Amino acid sequence: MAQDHSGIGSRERILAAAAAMLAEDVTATLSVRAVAARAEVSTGSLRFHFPTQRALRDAVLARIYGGLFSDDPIQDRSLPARDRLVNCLRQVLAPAGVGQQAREAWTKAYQTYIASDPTDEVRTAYLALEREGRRRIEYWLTVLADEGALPEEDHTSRARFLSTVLNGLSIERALPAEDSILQSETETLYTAVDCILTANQRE
Amino acid sequence: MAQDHSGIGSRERILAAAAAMLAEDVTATLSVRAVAARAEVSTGSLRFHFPTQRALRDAVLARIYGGLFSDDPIQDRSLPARDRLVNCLRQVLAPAGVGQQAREAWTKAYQTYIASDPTDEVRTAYLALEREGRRRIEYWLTVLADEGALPEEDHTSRARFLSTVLNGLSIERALPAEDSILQSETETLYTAVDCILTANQRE
DNA sequence: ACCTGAACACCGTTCAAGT
DNA sequence: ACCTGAACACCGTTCAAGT
Repeated sequence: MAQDHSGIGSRERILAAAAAMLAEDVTATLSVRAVAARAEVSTGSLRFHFPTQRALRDAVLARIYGGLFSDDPIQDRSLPARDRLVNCLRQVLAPAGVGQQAREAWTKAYQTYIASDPTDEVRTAYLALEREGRRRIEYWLTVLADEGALPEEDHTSRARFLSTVLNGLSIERALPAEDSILQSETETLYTAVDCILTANQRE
Repeated sequence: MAQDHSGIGSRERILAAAAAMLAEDVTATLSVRAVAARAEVSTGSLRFHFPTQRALRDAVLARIYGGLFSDDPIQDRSLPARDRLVNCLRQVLAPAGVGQQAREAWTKAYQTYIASDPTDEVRTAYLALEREGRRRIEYWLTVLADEGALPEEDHTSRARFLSTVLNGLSIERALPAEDSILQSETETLYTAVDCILTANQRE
């Protein structure tokens, strides 16, 4: 007997439950039974809407990364510095998409910049784009530095480091991957960000 | 009743069994029961010698990669841990080449894994390759952990982080760049490695 | 000290059966 | 079409009991 969920579809309940669990704990495992219980549906129902755990994870990923942060997360003083910076980096990563979308994005990048020796024009265009990206990261770092979360020093090398991490995550979205990208990506982002924010402890 | 294994210790049998399983299939999961069965010991015996699956994994990695690279930079005790790890990562990065060579390498990778939806065969082949790479990094981390350079804990997420950094640096070698890549690359590698090695200061 | 194997608490997936 | 929940085949870890 199907339960009455007052009009909200099971699919939606499941996604909401999974998103809530991730919101509470980014390292949450999102097991079939845990999500199903939280959503108050059966495991069978969950499987009906998401034929595999990977499908569920992907759907949740799409929901979280998709336009959730419409305004600049760096300004949200209610969160700790590391969470805000991670949210910003996620926002950069979002357009990369997942699965086929990510592959298509890299197809374009490949054809433009890698397939053939780039013309000077293309080259400088890319360098401008890349610098723009790093500038954005640097801006975030200065905001956090103003709050004392990291040293006031030069942020260029830190920004470049984060940019490289983003490039790595981005290409990994296009390459074949296990179904746990969501978790490992978050973990990696936090590792990178913590690296930056605790750099003042050293030297 | 303990079985007679004609003098070969259980510990050794277990390691041999696990190594054999990895030799046959690098994607092998090395589950408790599978390894124990192969070694013809009980799961309890396996747990006695290797208190956790991670302990087993680490021991197997040490055996496999231990004597494999005689000129392994990780063994060079005359250098500090961070320099050795950076050297190891550099060794991984070296075959990626620079300039046109890097572009050619990524052309191959692109065509194989990204251009079209990879077949299951291609997919698992890549995942095996990737896991192999991460395993190698994990091995280096266990060596350094034995020296107290970083916590004994789980190294999988650390290895994945470093793997992502390497992927980022690798793709950046193929993309247009300023002429100072090699210097900034070194900086990034040290940033990433210091991040790993100082993680024990926190928490 | 070393080893056994049952038991516990999980996991993802499948599927006959219901509405 | 949507949903249920039992069942299956796993997983890692714990532990009383044996030698």
